[in-house]
Amino acid sequence: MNITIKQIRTFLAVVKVNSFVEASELLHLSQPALSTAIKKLEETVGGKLLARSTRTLALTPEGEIFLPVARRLLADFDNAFIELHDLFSLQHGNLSLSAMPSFASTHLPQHLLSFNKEYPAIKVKIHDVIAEDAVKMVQTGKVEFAISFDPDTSDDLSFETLFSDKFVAAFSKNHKLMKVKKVGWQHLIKHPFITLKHPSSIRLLMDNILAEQNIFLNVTFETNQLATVVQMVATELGVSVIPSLYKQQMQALNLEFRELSSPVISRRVGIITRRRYPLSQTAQAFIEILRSYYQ
Amino acid sequence: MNITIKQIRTFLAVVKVNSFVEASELLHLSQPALSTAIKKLEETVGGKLLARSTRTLALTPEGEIFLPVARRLLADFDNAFIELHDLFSLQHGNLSLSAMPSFASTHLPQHLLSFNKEYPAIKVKIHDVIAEDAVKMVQTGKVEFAISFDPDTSDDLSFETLFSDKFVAAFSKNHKLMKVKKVGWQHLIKHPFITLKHPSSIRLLMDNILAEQNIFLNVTFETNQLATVVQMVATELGVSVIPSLYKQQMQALNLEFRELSSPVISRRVGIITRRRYPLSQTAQAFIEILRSYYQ
DNA sequence: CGATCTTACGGGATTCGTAAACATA
DNA sequence: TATGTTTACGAATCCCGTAAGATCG
Repeated sequence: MNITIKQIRTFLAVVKVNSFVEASELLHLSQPALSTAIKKLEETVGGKLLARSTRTLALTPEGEIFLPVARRLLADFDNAFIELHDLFSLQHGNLSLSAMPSFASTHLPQHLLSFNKEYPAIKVKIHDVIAEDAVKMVQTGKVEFAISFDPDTSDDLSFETLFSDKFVAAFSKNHKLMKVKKVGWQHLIKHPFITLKHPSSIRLLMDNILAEQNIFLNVTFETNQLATVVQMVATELGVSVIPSLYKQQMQALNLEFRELSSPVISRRVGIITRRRYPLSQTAQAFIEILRSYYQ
Repeated sequence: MNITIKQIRTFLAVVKVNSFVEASELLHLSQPALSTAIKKLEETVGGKLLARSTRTLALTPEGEIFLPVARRLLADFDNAFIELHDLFSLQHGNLSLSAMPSFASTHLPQHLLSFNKEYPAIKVKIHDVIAEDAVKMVQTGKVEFAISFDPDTSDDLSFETLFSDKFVAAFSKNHKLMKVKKVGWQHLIKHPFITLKHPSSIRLLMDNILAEQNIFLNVTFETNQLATVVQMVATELGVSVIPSLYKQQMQALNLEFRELSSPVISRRVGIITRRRYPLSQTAQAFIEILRSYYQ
């Protein structure tokens, strides 16, 4: 017992035009081939569906009963496969991703624009949450991938670097440091320092690197979001060290930013995905846009 | 683009056991054959449904979306064909037939018993209506066939004789005619005659034959149903001529019935079907029971 | 007799199984 | 290295098309 979609299609075509000859033309099939196809179908279902003589063609009562069922089956079938095909060809679908705020509020919008231009029918959900949560959403399968700092080697996650982000010193254009030509850590420790609270990964990274070098900051203000830090620096509460991702935002707020060295603090920004879980074509298409942008 | 049911079955089997090797055993297929089948399916739908390496096997997001759809499609498909198969093998179904009252209330019940014994799952609707309506129901497709008197050659109907029914004289066991050894028409015309109203086909047939022989009955009571005639004869309102189909009923009412000759009135009882309209397997099975009974 | 479906049969495509190669944990 | 999937290739099967045959109106 093996019935094919083609057989159903054949049956429906014959019923539609009420003729084997015409149906065979419709299906681009020789008439005898169609004849045997119908015969085979009837054999597998156990009885005649079409009563035919040389001059008459009619549905049997059983064929009459089967007809609407066959129509529905075929329609369902075609629908399902057209939808699946559309899904693969990115003609519709959904994409969920998470991104740390520093990326979501800076680089991400332009990538979304590129993606939407190329695949206008795909709906995108962006979860702009703190880096730790962005990673968690990948681990729990809430999103297909995240864009964030390297979460360090994890058993169930993999990371692909997009670019490396250097941290730069930031202060108001009214600040005394404006007079300093080459701003270093030794200058920054002398001023009230604004930074993120523990257990932010950025704060942790910074603390660790500076501790190795015996540099101790005068941390006066602590907050949750880098965007807040930037605003606080603009309000001249103190100085800070900010990922250069915020360059544009800092320029808009009329902040001064300077490259730092010895030690250079930088962190790789990239795509975090779940190991052993394949990405959807949609996610791959998005990631491809990111890759080609950052080379 | 040609997807087969087999491919869907293959896909679902792989998902079910989460292994190509096990799935191939389940499907009685070599593992490479299964591999290529999945590959072909993926090619036609335009992307991967299963992400597989030598040690891991997982659904792609698209496969995950397709999985419930595939399950439903296959279930619908199998259901439809099992039902159709059952219909052909007479394991369920409906049958509608019409029968003239003289047959419906006499012979039919025992045939229904035989049919129900052999095909207990089939529901039967019996339309016991006057012969003219029984025939009309075939013409309009309300029933597949009728059991009635020969409606004479009709363009759109065909008739198959089951048996010939002779009309017999009927009267009460208290009637004077009991003394007559061989009852003939010449005796009947002397008594009040009970018969059917026009335009009953039986009445018409009788009138025509008797007119040819210049026999004129003393029609005193006219009614619609033969069953009523029989009862009226039993109440000693008069005599009548009744199809011998009613023999048993007449015996139960303690009526006397005698064969008549010159002229003999008889009419063929048989199966009336619609020309150019095939019968269902169910109807054919029923008719076969009738045929074998009446040879 | 003519239009239409069925049967017969040879050729071609598809699918299958075996064996070997390949890949990953 | 061992397990499991893919590739390669010859064989069987299935399906198609042409041609001839059968049948009904």
